[in-house]
Amino acid sequence: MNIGEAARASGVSAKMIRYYEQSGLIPKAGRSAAGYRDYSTTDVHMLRFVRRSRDLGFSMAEIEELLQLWRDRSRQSADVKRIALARIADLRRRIEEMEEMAATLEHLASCCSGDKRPDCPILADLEQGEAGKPRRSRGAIDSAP
Amino acid sequence: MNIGEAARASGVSAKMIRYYEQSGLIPKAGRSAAGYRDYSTTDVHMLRFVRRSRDLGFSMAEIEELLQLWRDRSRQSADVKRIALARIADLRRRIEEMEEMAATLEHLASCCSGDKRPDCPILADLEQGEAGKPRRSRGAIDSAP
DNA sequence: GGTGGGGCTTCCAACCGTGGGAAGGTCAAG
DNA sequence: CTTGACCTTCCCACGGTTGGAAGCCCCACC
Repeated sequence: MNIGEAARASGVSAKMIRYYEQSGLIPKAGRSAAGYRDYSTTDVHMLRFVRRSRDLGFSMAEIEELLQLWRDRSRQSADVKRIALARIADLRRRIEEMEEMAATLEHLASCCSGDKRPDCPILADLEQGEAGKPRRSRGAIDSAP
Repeated sequence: MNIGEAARASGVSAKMIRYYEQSGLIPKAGRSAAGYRDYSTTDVHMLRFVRRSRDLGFSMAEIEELLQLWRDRSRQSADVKRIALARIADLRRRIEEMEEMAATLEHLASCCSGDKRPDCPILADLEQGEAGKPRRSRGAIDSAP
């Protein structure tokens, strides 16, 4: 099977397949007489495994670990579970931080009454710490285009 | 406050502060007589917000938009609110996606016995198909690059 | 006055993951 | 045989962050 066929069958782009192979995530594929990579259905399986793992947010290092467990007959599901649980903990942590961020933004939004009054209490609060230092001549925001 | 103090106070490295300034994400800091960047507590607040946003996976463009809330006081409250609400909605959507991911992983982990038995449901799901066939011998076919 | 540490600048590099594109060879159908 | 689709390798770009090096300037301290 060509790399293109394997790509279509697995959902991993040919570019990514070559990248995964080159970076050692997946084993080097066999070659045809003309030098074309040749893939078996088992290879497609493995590629699907990789894609699904990536969709679930596993890092390359974690996927490498998972792939080894997948290929290893004497794999222990405890190892797999450990990786999955670590991944879950990471997700939970990030979700919590994003909740905090959203709360901050909501507080900010609630400050802005929505009319044209520009006096936002948060801005006032931020400014009051060091209100009297006019040193900043940042008038022109100078945004580079 | 010079850049080192601002870095320590905000949790953003001095290098990142310069990078943010150079890329236009944050306004150019005022300079002392000797050319040192000078930061106020308001600037430190802004840097902290950038750091949090960055940790939460916001893109630079999004953070730039978020920073408008702080930076541009002459903005109409309606505009501010619109941007904030859009970002909040986006944040909530991401949180939901991540929660789905975590739920999937948790389900798989809960089905995983975590012992030595080789039939791990996590791997089965990642595989999304059947497997078990031995790979074709893929030795060092493609040798030195 | 000297000195150390930190600031200033610019450049160059790397990391992950993905994609685009060029230059050249190969396969399969017409 | 020609043609178009495919393959190969190689380089480059992104976003975001960090590291380092080089060379100069400045501030605080003794």
